[in-house]
Amino acid sequence: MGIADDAVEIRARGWRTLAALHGLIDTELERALGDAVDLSVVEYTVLDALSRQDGWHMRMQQLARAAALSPSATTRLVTRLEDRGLLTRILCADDRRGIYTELTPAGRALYERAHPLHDETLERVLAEAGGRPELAPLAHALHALATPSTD
Amino acid sequence: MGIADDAVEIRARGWRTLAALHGLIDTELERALGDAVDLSVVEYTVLDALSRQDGWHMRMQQLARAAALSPSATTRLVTRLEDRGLLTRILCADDRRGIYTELTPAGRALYERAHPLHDETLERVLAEAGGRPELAPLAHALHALATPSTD
DNA sequence: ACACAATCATTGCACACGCAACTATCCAGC
DNA sequence: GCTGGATAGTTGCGTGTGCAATGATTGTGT
Repeated sequence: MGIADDAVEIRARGWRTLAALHGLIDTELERALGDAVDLSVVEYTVLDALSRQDGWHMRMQQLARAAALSPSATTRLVTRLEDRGLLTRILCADDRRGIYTELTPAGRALYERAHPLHDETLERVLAEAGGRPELAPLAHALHALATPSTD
Repeated sequence: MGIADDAVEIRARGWRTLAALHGLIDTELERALGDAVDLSVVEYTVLDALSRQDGWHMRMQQLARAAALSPSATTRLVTRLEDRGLLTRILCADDRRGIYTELTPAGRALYERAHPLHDETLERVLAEAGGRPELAPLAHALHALATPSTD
């Protein structure tokens, strides 16, 4: 029952809180995006990452990192989105192993439609989390994380 | 580009950070617990939740909430652990719809073995996350979350 | 007492995931 | 220029998950 034990318990509690908040947000986003634009959260994450490059390419591996996915899952995810006409595979000339992906106009249009819904849902769920005693501290901490413009 | 837009962007960034840290911790825990005691993270979560009740029962729904799982997934998860002899189903007398679950001695023993490994891994991964600029703020924020003894 | 809605847990089904094995391409050494 | 090792991406396979439908039990209104 020493200080070290307290640190362990604090870490464990923090992890449980993190997992709970993540699960709550993820579930709500999944439902909202699924209902409105038939997109899962990872699919939206890929579109978001691609749009943030503003028309520029991304390798499969970068996508895998951005979506926290395995290479195989990334392949199939890109295939799904490609089959829906939301992005295109582009074989790169200088390294013919690598494959670049790029948003199509349809993909960008769908993203523009999903983006505000995503943000609204996020705001709503975070507000809801702020009302639960177990989640509130972490939910509030998110607002104060990295605000590079306020230093 | 007003204040409201900034708030939206901060929330989105916070959510990405949260998801990234969650994914990192989850993956590492999955690997560590899987290798050592052949337990997934959700399986460990259930054992942990049950052990925290210290010998007392838990309904399926409580387990589902604790593990952030759907009822169907909870059923199969409990079945898996029951087949391994780690917990037992107990039909409750006063409400014969409800089913209680309880750790067996083997389940408690395995949990005692997994617990320190879980904590060590969590400490290691959080330290690693503290070294990544994108994750560091959230990783540090976890330590300061709910420390009821330090007010 | 009886029918009807509500609740708890379970099963059918389709799907997304990770791991391991595989192919294709690039690069280093000789 | 060719061979061997490393890297990028894809496929086979088994498994865990959520949703919708189902069975079992409780509570409620009349």
